[in-house]
Amino acid sequence: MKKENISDAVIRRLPRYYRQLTDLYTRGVVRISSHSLGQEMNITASQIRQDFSCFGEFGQQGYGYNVEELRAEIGHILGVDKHHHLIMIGVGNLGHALLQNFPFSQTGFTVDAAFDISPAVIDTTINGVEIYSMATLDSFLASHSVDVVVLTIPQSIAQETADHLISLGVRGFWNFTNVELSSGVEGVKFENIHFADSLLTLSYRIANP
Amino acid sequence: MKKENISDAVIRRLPRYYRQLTDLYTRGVVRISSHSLGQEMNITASQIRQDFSCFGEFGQQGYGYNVEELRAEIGHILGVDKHHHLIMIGVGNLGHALLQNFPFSQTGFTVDAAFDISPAVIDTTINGVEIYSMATLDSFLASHSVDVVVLTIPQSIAQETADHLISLGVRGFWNFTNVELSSGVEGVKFENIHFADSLLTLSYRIANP
DNA sequence: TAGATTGTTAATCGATTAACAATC
DNA sequence: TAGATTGTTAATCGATTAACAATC
Repeated sequence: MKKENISDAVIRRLPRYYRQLTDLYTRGVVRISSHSLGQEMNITASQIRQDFSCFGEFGQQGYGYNVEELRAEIGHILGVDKHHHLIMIGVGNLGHALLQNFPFSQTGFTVDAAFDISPAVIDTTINGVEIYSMATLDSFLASHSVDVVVLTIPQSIAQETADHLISLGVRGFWNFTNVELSSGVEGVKFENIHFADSLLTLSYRIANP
Repeated sequence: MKKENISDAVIRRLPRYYRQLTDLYTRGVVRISSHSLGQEMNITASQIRQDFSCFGEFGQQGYGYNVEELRAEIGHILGVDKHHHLIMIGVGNLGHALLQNFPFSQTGFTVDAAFDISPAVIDTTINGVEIYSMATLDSFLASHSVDVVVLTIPQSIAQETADHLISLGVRGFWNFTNVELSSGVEGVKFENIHFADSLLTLSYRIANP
């Protein structure tokens, strides 16, 4: 058990472990060894044990890991039991799609509100989430604790919107704008979904097989 | 100039270079050194030169890189000038959002068609893209060369759909189903957009600052 | 007990950074 | 020419894999 300096590569594997363990759990699998887990995930058993050992000792010699327990531990590490609060800014097609389909609650997030400038969507509800005018954003943030803001807004206003939100205390951003956001403020985290980068990677791979 | 064994890390940086260079180009910047490019992107100058040198010699000693030229070179490496052909399977909220907003053509892709099972969308058009019945998929693929299929369908049918498409010759998948797809067939490439993994990573980061 | 499998330490591998001769 | 900056080789750093004693 170390706990210091968890590398980015390890962190990025945690959700995959969580996903695989959830799958095993729903399939009724009770225990699994690092070896078989590795086979299913195309990862070495060594790496799995190394990864887990960053956070604690979750297994038992000669037995392996209890699937339900290990899933709970990794969920806990990821913070799915923290009930983080989230709001969305920009309810266009993509924002709408996420509100409609994305399993926020399974991921440990409560969607408290969404905001947009379009009168067509203000005061409507999508999947139980109320959409408010952007004009009410500041007062909303003054009275609610928000852990993560989903940015599904145009590129052109992404950085300024983020800056404003940061000044109001927001520290987590799920950024869909295909723009690299930055902030000098300590503790601000950006997680980017860069669709274009992803597709270009695929373009490269099919062009260079 | 080597060209063999380009690492995944390098490939994943290429779209970022392309994006940054496009930005510089539209801002009218004519030349740039690895040093200043590195400053803008938070990458060392060494790494930039190392990365580029995998593909050729694009710079000039004492001068740096011509922005327009370098952008074209990297675009070429990524295949944006290949005019890849793409179809979408599953036109729900997310598929709709992508058809409406994603700049496929800027990324070098032509969207030839979309397919769905819902009578409500079949025979309609989104952003110039015709939506057909899934029943016509096989004959479409028999007469059209398709490089990439966008999978915006339910998780439950993701793997079987992929398997079927692979048997019909498709080799590139842009997968939005948050499921790990696999294939024993040589040369099949999957590029995944795992929304949930991304948000869980952010969850971890804000829970462990 | 014997077999299995962990957690951890050591060895290897690969990626990033530094240094520098070449040269525009 | 002198200064700047490349492409590349060497050094460093970090991540992955292998090995193994501990132990269930």
